[in-house]
Amino acid sequence: MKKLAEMLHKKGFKATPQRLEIINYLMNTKSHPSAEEVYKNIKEKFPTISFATVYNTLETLKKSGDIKELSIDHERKRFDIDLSPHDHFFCKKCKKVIDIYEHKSLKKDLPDTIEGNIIEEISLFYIGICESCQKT
Amino acid sequence: MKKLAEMLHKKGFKATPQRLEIINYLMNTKSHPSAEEVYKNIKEKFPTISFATVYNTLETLKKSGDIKELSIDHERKRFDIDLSPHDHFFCKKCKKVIDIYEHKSLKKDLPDTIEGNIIEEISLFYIGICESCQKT
DNA sequence: GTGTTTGCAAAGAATTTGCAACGAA
DNA sequence: TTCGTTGCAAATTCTTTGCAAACAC
Repeated sequence: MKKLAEMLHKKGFKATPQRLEIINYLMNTKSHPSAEEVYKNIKEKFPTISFATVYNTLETLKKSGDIKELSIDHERKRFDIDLSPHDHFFCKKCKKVIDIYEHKSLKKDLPDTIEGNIIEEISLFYIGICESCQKT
Repeated sequence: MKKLAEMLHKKGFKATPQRLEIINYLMNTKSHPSAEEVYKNIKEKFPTISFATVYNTLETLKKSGDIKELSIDHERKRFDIDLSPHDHFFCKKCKKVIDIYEHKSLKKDLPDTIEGNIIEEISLFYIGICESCQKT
């Protein structure tokens, strides 16, 4: 936990307990939570936390490049603190987001540009029905 | 335009002038417009059209599978009536969405499932700075 | 004529903002 | 002490809904 504080300091951010808790939560979940999910979880330890703080923190982390915003769930923004190269599977039914580390060809021989447009990143989502939803 | 009406009738929808105009607009733009963009454009011919009608129509077309909702623009939903297999480039700066028909390996040897999850579709976005934004 | 669709206005959901009080450094 | 951050409440933005009137068929 001390490392986290240092990391924040380096970037010029204050290591408030709320922030540390949000980051800690993000690092320990695979759910790719929405702001509301983060809020609900942090509220257990910090009953007075507000949405503003959650949104502020998520926005701050997004700008500093420490989390990524996923654009797959049409209803709400979802976040991922796992920056290692990976893709996602999105279940239409339960809205679950599953990490896919199996890297197919695509990202390996990625060109720098496509039709003159500079590629900075790639977003790849597999969409369908997840394993557990198939059973129900 | 007659074909459009027939197509709608086949699906059990009424071919209202508003609908025809919305579909016509979608078929003649490459901008992958948001609901608001559609609304503004249709309003020129139908000054009394409401957002409700635009959203209703887009929702109807989405459910019937005649348009696709793009999940790349974090701010708002965007729509594409081009159902041919293609990908998109999203410009971070001007928010433009550009069609990419150049098919890389990925979608060709697509498995039916990945880690037990049934894949129904794939969403692939190239994200970066478009050609015209590079110049400014 | 019948049932769908429109258009208005109001409601709802997600996110953002203003600002005073607080607290990390 | 200082300036970034919090928390509240209000505001904003995008989207949806209820319902009466209008209209496609």
